[in-house]
Amino acid sequence: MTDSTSLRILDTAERLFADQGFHATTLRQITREAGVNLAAVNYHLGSKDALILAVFQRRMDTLNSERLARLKEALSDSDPPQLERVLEAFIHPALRMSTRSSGDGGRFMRLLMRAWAENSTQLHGVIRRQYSHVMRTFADAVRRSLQTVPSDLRQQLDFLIGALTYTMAETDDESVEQTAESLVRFACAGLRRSATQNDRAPASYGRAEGDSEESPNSSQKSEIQSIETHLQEKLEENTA
Amino acid sequence: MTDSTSLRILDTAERLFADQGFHATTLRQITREAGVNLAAVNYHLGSKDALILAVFQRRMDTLNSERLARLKEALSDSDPPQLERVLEAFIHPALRMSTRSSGDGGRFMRLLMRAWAENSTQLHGVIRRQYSHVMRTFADAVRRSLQTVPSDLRQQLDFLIGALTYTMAETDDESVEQTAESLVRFACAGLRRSATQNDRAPASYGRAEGDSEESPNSSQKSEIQSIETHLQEKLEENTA
DNA sequence: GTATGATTAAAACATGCGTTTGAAACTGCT
DNA sequence: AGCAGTTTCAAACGCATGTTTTAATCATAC
Repeated sequence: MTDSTSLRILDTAERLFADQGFHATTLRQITREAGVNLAAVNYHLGSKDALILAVFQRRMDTLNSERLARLKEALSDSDPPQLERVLEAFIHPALRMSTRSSGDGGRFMRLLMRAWAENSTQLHGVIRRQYSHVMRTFADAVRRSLQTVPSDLRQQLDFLIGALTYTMAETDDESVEQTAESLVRFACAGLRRSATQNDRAPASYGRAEGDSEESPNSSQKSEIQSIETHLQEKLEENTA
Repeated sequence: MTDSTSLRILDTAERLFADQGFHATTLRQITREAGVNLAAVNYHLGSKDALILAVFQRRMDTLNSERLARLKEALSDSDPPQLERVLEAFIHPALRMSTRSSGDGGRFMRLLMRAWAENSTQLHGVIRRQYSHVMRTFADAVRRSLQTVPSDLRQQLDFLIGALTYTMAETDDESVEQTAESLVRFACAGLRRSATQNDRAPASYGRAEGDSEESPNSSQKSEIQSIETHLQEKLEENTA
């Protein structure tokens, strides 16, 4: 695992996958640029598909750990947590991993976008499996921050993920801090606006007459639980 | 052009590209499912790369036309235009084109996401060229709606594009109307929030993605011009 | 020092790709 | 009918891919 050859392959593959895509990157190119033999990939990783999954898993773990660690801080600092802190915990680690100059983890988000675009069942499975835990945890935190239960929170968070992913693929330079701050503000406003508004919105958009609707779909409520213990589990899962 | 063979190829290719990606889709699969001979692609379109571009161009024109048409309506109805109407003009045509059941144009957005993920210089060129006009027009409209000149409007619109693209790739079912409405509300809140709090924006402004390099801060003002005439040009360009 | 197992190296293998070819089939016109 | 131009077809070409194979090299314990 900590083997030098495997590491060189993973690093090189990550870079080339991010820049060119999975299909377009050949094992010959990877091994040539990594300075290892062609057969090394199949020997150490098994196959090209396994290599793709391995490249992925490595960064995913790091990203989730950092997100959950930041979220834990935000939760322990105030109750209910501040929405800005929660979103920041979600956004900042990702943006930091997307910058080219941030060493190891760089380009990872570009890669995530590719992985999502490719319709590989395997890849989607890995992403979903690792993501859903974290997403649920963050969704709970956001609900507590907003002190309401918006019926389409999941969709709102998808908006955030989309904005984040797209932005990350574009952010080459070192304006990460400013970008993160900007996105946090953007998303906070969007979430708060939706929280103070009827879910089944009328045809006109304008007003914000908040009648905090008792949720018709009771499923969301049951998801609310002790966040701290939930979070603790996830942290242990990911740092294991 | 209106040839049956070419059309069948384009339609089938669009579907398969959207579902599997460009590289993963083979000409043999396309021609088999289209019920035409393998050589037909090279005969009618020239090459696989040319086919990809052709598939793309076809929908791009439609999308841009619909967006600009709706924007023109919004602009002629009130001055300054209502922000909700402007964003709706941008979002709704795209979302409608993304649903599987919407006949011809369906799946196009999934395809756009793929095209962006692939790093083809040609493809990026086509998208940028066709997109930047429209983006500039919409950016102007948003500025007029907000009645201010936020320094990082371009970035905010990138947030919107990201949220939209990601959402489109996810929206399989027929909740398009609700999704569009939700996203409009979300983005309006984000944009308005930033517009009333642009003093916190720091000095470093990342380079504006999308078009020719701009001078840092003074350029946005100069971009504001007669939107109606600008829009008219673009409409004629796209429907030609 | 040598035997054993893990790693690397070079070459070949099988397969599938985009493209080309040249003849057949079809079209519309005189 | 007969010809010219266009379109279809089956087959093959050249090439690059992921993978496998077989031998060489290295590391390590006895």
